[in-house]
Amino acid sequence: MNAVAPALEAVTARPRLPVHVPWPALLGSLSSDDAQALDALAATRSVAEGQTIATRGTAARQLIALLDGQAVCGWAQPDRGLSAERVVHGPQWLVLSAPLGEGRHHSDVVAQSRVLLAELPVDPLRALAARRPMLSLRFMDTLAREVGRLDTRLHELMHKDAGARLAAWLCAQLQGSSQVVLRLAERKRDIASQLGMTPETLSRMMRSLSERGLIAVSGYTVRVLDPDALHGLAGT
Amino acid sequence: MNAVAPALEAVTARPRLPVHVPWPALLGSLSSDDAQALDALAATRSVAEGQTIATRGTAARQLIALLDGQAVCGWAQPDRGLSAERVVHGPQWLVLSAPLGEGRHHSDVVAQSRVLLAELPVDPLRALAARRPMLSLRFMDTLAREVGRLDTRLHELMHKDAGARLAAWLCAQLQGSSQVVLRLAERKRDIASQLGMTPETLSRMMRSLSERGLIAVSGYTVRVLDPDALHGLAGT
DNA sequence: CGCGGCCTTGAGTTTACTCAAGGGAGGTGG
DNA sequence: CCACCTCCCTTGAGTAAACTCAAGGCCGCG
Repeated sequence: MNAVAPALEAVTARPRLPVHVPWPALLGSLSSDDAQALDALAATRSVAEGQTIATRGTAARQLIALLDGQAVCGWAQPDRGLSAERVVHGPQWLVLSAPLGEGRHHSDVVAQSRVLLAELPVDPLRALAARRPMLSLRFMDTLAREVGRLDTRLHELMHKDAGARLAAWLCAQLQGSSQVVLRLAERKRDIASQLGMTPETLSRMMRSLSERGLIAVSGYTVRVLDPDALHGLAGT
Repeated sequence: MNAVAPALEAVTARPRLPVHVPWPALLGSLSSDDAQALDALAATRSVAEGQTIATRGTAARQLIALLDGQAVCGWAQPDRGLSAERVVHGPQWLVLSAPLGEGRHHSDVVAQSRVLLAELPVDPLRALAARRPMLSLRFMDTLAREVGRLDTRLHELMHKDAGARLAAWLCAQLQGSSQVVLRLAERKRDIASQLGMTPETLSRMMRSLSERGLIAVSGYTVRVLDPDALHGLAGT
């Protein structure tokens, strides 16, 4: 078991930590029966900062949920580091579709802090899902939402310029916290990378927005001064 | 029923045409029981060229499969027409994740030829899937593959330049037909749009590739002369 | 205090876009 | 049968957006 990342075994050892997995946060509301069945299948493990969790193109045999910590999915290039396509904060799925689909990881995944993972081997999970219809439905819904998010990002990348993408991203962040003050939880270079621009361009766009009075930036704190104008700039 | 597009009813009338729906092409291998259950749920209808099939942001209550013809998903802008994000040839899913996820259409969808659709209302489908585990699994797999495709496109759009994207697209087309001669099935402007570039840029890239001897272009026919070099240009 | 990341800023360059004009294929009507 | 129209693709010239490269400043840490 855990054949995916044998090299990590030595480093991170300790399988099946006695940890509570917050399935509702990952899959939506679940019967306690279903949750227990998942618990029985899941193995948790901890991974140190900087360690590789998955490698693009290698076999993906387990679904992986990030329970705690921060990890980044993206593209590792020799001596350019890893450019972030998605930054994940627990609890959230880290690897959901690859084992269910083509069976190969789409991205390189690296821990950005010490993280706690829960892993579900896909074959037993399939067998379980075949017996528990509501569980399959929850996975269907979760996957469908993921498609929606990707569609949106693809759309923005194709049709919006850097300023609009940043504005849209800020608006999206705003929804979550329902406040006007944002604390950026990621390095700016990772934000830039997710938005498909360079750190330099992000920096200039931030400055442009603050010069126009839409936001006020101070380090990793962003205060949104004019949410409506920001929404307008984002192009709905 | 068919409340999604009441305006079309008058035009396209005839619900439940007696048509065979090729479920295996849409969902993978299926028991005949499952296929029959889906048949019982599905309604087919025909839509004329140029008609709107779905509108971004409106309620999505049915899964829609394109059985025959060609349709385009994208973004309709007033007097810029519709810019293609995805061109679909039957048989293939046209609207799969939106009803299962947020319940709103992600894109505008327009028929590019006379098309034949099969529609599955999502609520009865959910009920059916709850009773038929293998069916849910097929939907899970189909959605997971869709996520994989979107991930790939997102990755290419973020990290590859126009030339590499075109090369990658040509390589992908090549897999399907396993030949060296491609017949483009879509307008070049739609290909360009899907690749996130303008028609002018696509034209120049095509010329650049043929000047370098990688392909030979004649109208809508492309002969691939150097598949390896093309693969290299595509960046794996 | 010095060091290493990270962000910022500026200058110069590249890529891809916009705008405008021209040519080919297909369809329609005289 | 030809003239004409329309739609689409192509090509060129100029422009604008974003990237690269290089330098400088800030912050936290040893």
